[in-house]
Amino acid sequence: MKFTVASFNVNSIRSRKELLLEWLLTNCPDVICLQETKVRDIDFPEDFFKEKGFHAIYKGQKSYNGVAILSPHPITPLNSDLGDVAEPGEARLLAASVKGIPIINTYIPQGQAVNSPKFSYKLSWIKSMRDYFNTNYLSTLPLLWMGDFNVAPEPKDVHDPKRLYGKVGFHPEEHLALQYVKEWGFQDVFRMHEPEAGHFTFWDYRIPKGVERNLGWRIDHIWATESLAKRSTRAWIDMEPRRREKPSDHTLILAEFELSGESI
Amino acid sequence: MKFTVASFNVNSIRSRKELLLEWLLTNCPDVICLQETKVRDIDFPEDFFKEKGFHAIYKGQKSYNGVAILSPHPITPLNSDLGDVAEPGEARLLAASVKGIPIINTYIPQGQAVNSPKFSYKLSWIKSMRDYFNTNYLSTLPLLWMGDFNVAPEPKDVHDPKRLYGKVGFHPEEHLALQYVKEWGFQDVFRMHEPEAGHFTFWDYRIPKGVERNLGWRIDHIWATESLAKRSTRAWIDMEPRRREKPSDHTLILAEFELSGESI
DNA sequence: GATGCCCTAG
DNA sequence: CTAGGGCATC
Repeated sequence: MKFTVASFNVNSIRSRKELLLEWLLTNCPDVICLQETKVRDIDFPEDFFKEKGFHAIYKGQKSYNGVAILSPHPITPLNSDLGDVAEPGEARLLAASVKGIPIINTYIPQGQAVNSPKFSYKLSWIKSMRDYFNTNYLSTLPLLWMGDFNVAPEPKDVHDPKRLYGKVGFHPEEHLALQYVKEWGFQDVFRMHEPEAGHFTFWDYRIPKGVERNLGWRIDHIWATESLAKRSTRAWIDMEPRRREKPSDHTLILAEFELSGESI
Repeated sequence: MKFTVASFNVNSIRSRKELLLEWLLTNCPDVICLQETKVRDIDFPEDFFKEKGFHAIYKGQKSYNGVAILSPHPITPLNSDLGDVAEPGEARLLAASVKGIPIINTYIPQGQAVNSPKFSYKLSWIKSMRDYFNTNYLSTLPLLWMGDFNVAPEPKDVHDPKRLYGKVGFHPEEHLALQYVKEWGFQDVFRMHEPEAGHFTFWDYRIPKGVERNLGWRIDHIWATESLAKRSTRAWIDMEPRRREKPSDHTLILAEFELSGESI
């Protein structure tokens, strides 16, 4: 059985729901994780997707953040509580199981500015993910961690590593924090299939013609535990959502897994 | 020499500048008076119009009000100070001379609600225009007073005079105040050429399909002193700016004058 | 009710 | 640059 997952920072589900639905109907992933839905649960356009056969779970708040998981298959909610580190009310983590595979969808804090309280918060938030995994899952079993990590892990994940080194999103402390969680048992599925530099998922709105000039960052990720990662057959970035009138500042990443054959 | 003037409440010059420029290039008026530019002078898109050959003078403030005059001809600023009645900082009056003709562009206060302080302010504001004209001009000479007056002078200037009588914009005290200024020496140029009811320049956003159902008000005006009014050849309302995606709640009025022949 | 500005956030 | 939300105006 082929299993395709996707992640997309929509930057408002209400602004991008038509684009997203079209993309879903064309590309037929088994799961899509969304970040920055920017909507209260009461206003999430659940019916809009339900009418076309998609299940949805979501955790939102007013104006900011917000995460959701959509699938044509049934979705089973899992524990989505990060613990004491996370500020109450912040909708940044949503976990669910689809076809028996646990999927953790996160919108990691952006961090604002190095030396700001929000940057420290980002580091703590990331590190506490390890506790969350330890408490709720086994690294020996299939597991997906995906979403907007707001961190470009390696030099080849930013367009100008020399200039950007030490900036928010490409800072050694962020790398350390993320590495610490990765060592719980994750592999970067995109990087398994694409060793080259210059593949990005995010472009700052404030940089003119950033996409055309490829001045981006790879900060959206699909990570998997070993047992699942070794069954990945493909991982790629889809630029289609960027070829629209008002694109999000992120684009979409995907990974494909072959789950047939001997059991894991 | 033909001389064509126009008035348009743009409801934000920044939102409507493309629409306006296209209209100007198509219709080639000698002067256009704008109201509700809603922009500080520092942010007025002067270059946008200058590039296409238009001179501009403007008086704006943050968020509200704001008046401007555009012309392909040179514009000479005139005294634009209404006096003590006007609240300081409010950008509602802009006077300038184009081809030797003084043009006074006003955005008269809307008045909010009858019996509100803003309604009293509106009445005082209107009446003080007579002092302004007395101080700065001669009623025997050519002069144009135009803009958004926020008053429909006659029953035929509203779609339902019976029901609307006494409401803001069609109130006897407003009629009295406006009449008092008119008697300084003005003629309603549009009415000289169009005696029929049902010609409007404003439709309330709150009335569904107001334009299609013609549920409007004629509150934008072009008035001229006798010597100029008698040279008017035409006056009309142009609905073209309403046939757009996001039209202003007002549309555009025009008047044409023939200034050749014996001197005034 | 529709629109536009300001503000915050990314 | 582009969201949402709050606010004021009409």
